[in-house]
Parts: sequence; C-alpha cells; structure tokens
Amino acid sequence: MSTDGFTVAQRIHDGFDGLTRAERQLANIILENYPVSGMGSITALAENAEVSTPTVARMARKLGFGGFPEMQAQLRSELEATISDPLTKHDKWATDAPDTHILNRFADNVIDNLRNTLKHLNAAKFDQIVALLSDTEHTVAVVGGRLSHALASYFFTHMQMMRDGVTLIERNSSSWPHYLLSLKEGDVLVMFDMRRYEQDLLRFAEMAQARGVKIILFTDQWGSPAGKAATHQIHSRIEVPSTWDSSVVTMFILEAIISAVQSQSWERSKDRMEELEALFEKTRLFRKFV
Amino acid sequence: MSTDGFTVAQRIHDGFDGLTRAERQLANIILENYPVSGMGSITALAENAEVSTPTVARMARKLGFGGFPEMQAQLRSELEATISDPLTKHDKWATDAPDTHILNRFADNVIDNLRNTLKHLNAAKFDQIVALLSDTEHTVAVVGGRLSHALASYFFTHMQMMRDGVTLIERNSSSWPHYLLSLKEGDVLVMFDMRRYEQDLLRFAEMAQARGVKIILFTDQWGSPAGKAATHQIHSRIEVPSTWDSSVVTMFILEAIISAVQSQSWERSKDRMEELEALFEKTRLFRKFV
DNA sequence: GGTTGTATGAAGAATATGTTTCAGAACACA
DNA sequence: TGTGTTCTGAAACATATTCTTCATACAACC
Repeated sequence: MSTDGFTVAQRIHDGFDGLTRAERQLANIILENYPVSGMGSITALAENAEVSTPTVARMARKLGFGGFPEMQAQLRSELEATISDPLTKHDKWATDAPDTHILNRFADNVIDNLRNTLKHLNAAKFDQIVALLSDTEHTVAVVGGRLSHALASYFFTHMQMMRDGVTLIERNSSSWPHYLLSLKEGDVLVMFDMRRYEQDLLRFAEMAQARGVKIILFTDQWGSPAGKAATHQIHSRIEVPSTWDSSVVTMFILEAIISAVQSQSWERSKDRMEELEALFEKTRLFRKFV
Repeated sequence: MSTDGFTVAQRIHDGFDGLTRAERQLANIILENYPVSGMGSITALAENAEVSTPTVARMARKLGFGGFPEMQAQLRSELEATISDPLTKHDKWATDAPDTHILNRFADNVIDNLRNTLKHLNAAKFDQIVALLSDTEHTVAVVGGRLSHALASYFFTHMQMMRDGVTLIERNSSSWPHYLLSLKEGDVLVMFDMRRYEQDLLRFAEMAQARGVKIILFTDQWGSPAGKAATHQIHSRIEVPSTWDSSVVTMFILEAIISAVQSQSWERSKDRMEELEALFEKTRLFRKFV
C-alpha cells in the first residue's frame, strides 16, 4: 500500500482538512521539526504531541500508510533523499515550492525588513510609547492614511478592549476638524503615514501639535513629513518584491505594543475584558441571522 | 552515560583502531550514509552491514553508549541540529534590548510562526487562490470577524485597486443577507475567521457555499468550523506571547497574494492604477482642509 | 598439533513497541 | 435538553526489538 510518490508532508497538507483536533495537533508537531520528529518511536512522538499512541497510528492509516512503521519508513527515505542531495537547501521556507516562488522571496524580504527595523528601533523609545499609551489620564486618538487605515483600525480595536478613551478617526478627512477639537493638551495621537505621504495627515499633525497633543507616528524608513510634529516616531522597513509596500513589520510592532500595554495594565484591563466578553455574549443572543 | 559533546562520527574515528573486523565493517556502513543509516532498527542496520545484531550492540557500548538505542538517540539529535533551520539562529533582534524584552521575544515567536505556517502552506494551493482572485469573470467579496475585519479591509483596499468587482462586506452581520443575494455561482468569497470563531461567519459560509460560491478561508492553525464550507483554506500560526493573537503571518500571506495577483494581471491593472492615481490627484485638489 | 584468547552470530530472554478493542467524553444536531 | 455520532485515550494484546548468553570459529603462540 501507499508507496506512491507523495511525501508525508504533502499527504498531511492534502488531508489536513479531514483531520480531527488531536490529529491536527500531531500533524503540527510532525511538520514543526520535519522530518526528524517522526524518527523516534510512536510512543515518543505521541508524548511529544501530547496525544495518545492510537491517535498516531490512526493518523498514519488515515494518510494512507499501512501503519506507523510504514509512515516512518517513508519519512526515513525522504530524509535520506534530502540529506544526500546537496542541492536541497534546508533554509527554504515553503518546502514544496522553488526558492524563486513569491512566497519564499517574500519571506526572505520580510525577515530582512524586520531585522533592519529592529536594529534601528530604540527599546527605550518603545517603552516610552507603551507608557504613553497605558496612561489613562489622557485620551488616545488613532488616525491612518489611505492604505494604512486598516492598521489604524486594527490598533484601535485592540486598544479599545484594553482601556477607555480611545477614538478611531474616520478615513474621510473632512470630518477631522471635529476630532481635533476634542483633543486636549497631553492627549495622544497615533498616526500612520507611509510612503506617498498624505498632505492632510501632515496638516492634521501640525495642528494637533499646536494644541499640545503628543503624536506617535508610524512611518517608513524614509520618514513622513509629519515627523516634524511628532513626539515619537517609529520607522518600519516596508519594501518587498511587489508593487505595494508591506505593512507586516508595522503590524508586528503594533502587536508588540499592544502586548506590552496589556501586561503593563493587566489588573485594570482584566476586569474590563471580562465585562466585554459578557457583553459580546449577550449581543450574540440578541442577534438573529437571516 | 556518555552524553558528552562528541558526535557518533567522531567517536568512531577516535576509536577506529580498537575496532574488530566486523565492527569496522559496520562503522563504515554507518559513516557511509551518515547519519540516516542509523535511524532504523538494530536488525536493519546489522543486515545492511552484514554483521550480527550483537556486533552492533557491542560496538555501541564500545563507543561509550549505554546501548544501541542510546547511540540512535544521539544520532537523531545530531540530525536535528543539522536540519534545523539556520534562520532561527539569530543574533538578537533589537540589539540594545535584552533578549527578554518583549520586542525580541515577539520577534522570535513571529518568525517561528511564519516558518511553520509556510511549512504547512502548499504552494500549488497558493497559486490556485491567486488564480481565483485574478479571474475578473467573477466578483470577489471580502468579509472578516470582530478582530479580523482590519485584515479584510486591508486586503479589500489593495484588491480594489487592482481589479473591478470587489466588495467589502460590512462588519455588522445584520446586513449580510443582502450581500449574499448578490453573490452568484462561481463568485469568490474571501473570509477571515480566527480563534473565537464566530457563529455568524459559519452560517454565512454555509449559505454562500449553498449558492455555489467559492470560499477562500483565512483561519488559524486549528481551523475555523467554516472550513467545512471552504474551497481553499489557509492556516496561519497566530500564537505569540500576548493575551491577543497575532495577525502578522496572515497579513504576510495577504501581501504575498496581492503581489502575485498584481503581477499576474499587470497589464490590466497598470492602466487601472494610472487612472486611479489621476483620480486621487483630482480629488485632492477639490478637497479643502479646515 | 594442541592450547588459549578473542571474535562472531544463533537462539532465547527481557523489554519496548505498535495495534486493537472498548468505554467514556466531546460534539453536533434536532 | 436529549440523542446519536464521532473522537479520544486507557488498557490489553500481539509483535518486534534489543540484549544476553553461549557455542563455535578462527588466529596466534608455544
């Protein structure tokens, strides 16, 4: 049975949807350290994946092998092929795709961006930003540009769950003056402005600064002109092999900030989140679909 | 016993002079296809080297191991070290921050997530998804959950610039039935549903499927229940040292898809983008700020 | 040629491994 | 809320592995 040319990894990919919870858990472990993790005994693998041995045996069957030993034999032979072929580099990302596949090129590039961004990122500055955002004495407003509005919205959604006094400023700049009025001295404005910097954002930043608002600006490596008005700036690398720029690194930093804010104000936000959860539950009950 | 830092190969070389004829024969076989040949059972190895099983066990002892299984364990761990991705071995990320700073912990974790996600991701599947999204014969609708709406919106914004017939479905699920009506057989629905899967999304997916709509589902490693109705699924790793889950990897994949769609339909989208640019320029002139 | 020491593998004992069965848990569905 | 289905792991069972013992083969030396 089943000595056709499919690798174990491929079979797992193909059959992943048909796998059960415990089986997926196991599949993940196998792929995580592929294919070495499958080289030990069925017991060891099961323990490693925190499932029972029958689960392992069952999955082997499900993937089309006669049993675990047969799957293991296949893994061994794959390993042999990999090892003995010097051309097979182990640092490929999507293992079944050529090095030149967009996924792999993109991955290399994004890692590079992340590295370079973090190299230039001052940890102390990061901590200051976190402190500013954790301070509930002042309100936080979030605004983004044409393409970065999604980032603003993502950040807002999370911040909103952790603290009071957070506003997402609309996309449409004609309404911005109203928001400006509600920003007081010491309040915080989180702004996103990436390449193809927007004139409106610059004006907004200047006026906010004039009101004594502290501005945290997320921009690219070259820096938005709004930087002049900013209290803190974070420069992300955004170039990728694409017509478009990448927001991945910026989102990474946002998540790190969110996580830091969260742990800095855990006690406060814990209650808040529980309340929120309860509210969501309730709304769900009231909602009716179709 | 014997878990000092010497590899099996080193031990064999060092102790080669003290080995007997049968043992040397065996040693040569082990080194010949190192270290894979030692991964099978003692019986298999013995047969392969044309010696008896006791010879193998004896040699393992002679090399300083407690027995054959112990030697095999050592071989496995050597293998693991060889195979393991060089990209994990980084020098600190944010150089001026301690390893334990949230930025560095986050970075490690996200890279891990990316690597594991790509390991799971079938390049062929990716290409199919790109093809679906490039096909202008059918419309594309995008819908997200509570936290993933920002991703949906980000994706939508880019897609909208590259092709016609793209809709972003509102957050509020009470309006979804209307959107459903406009989806025809063969149309594409891009859905985001991460951990804390939403009931409404599941229903929506089922109803869309019933209408013959092709669903591309972005979910996490465990898989949203909406997967049952999906034509294609992409599972991203989302766990990070935070109360919240990470969307970085999903965004990475989105950007890769966007880039691929773009280059797949460059000629068409080029004109479109130039048109768009011109439009934006015009609007800017008409807009007045404050 | 006989003696002695070492090397080797066959065979069986001890151990670990892999499989099957089955009962309870979790889940989906009505 | 109850019912049927699927999933899961504990335990018993069957099988394969590894180790030990021991008889034989071989070579070196007297």
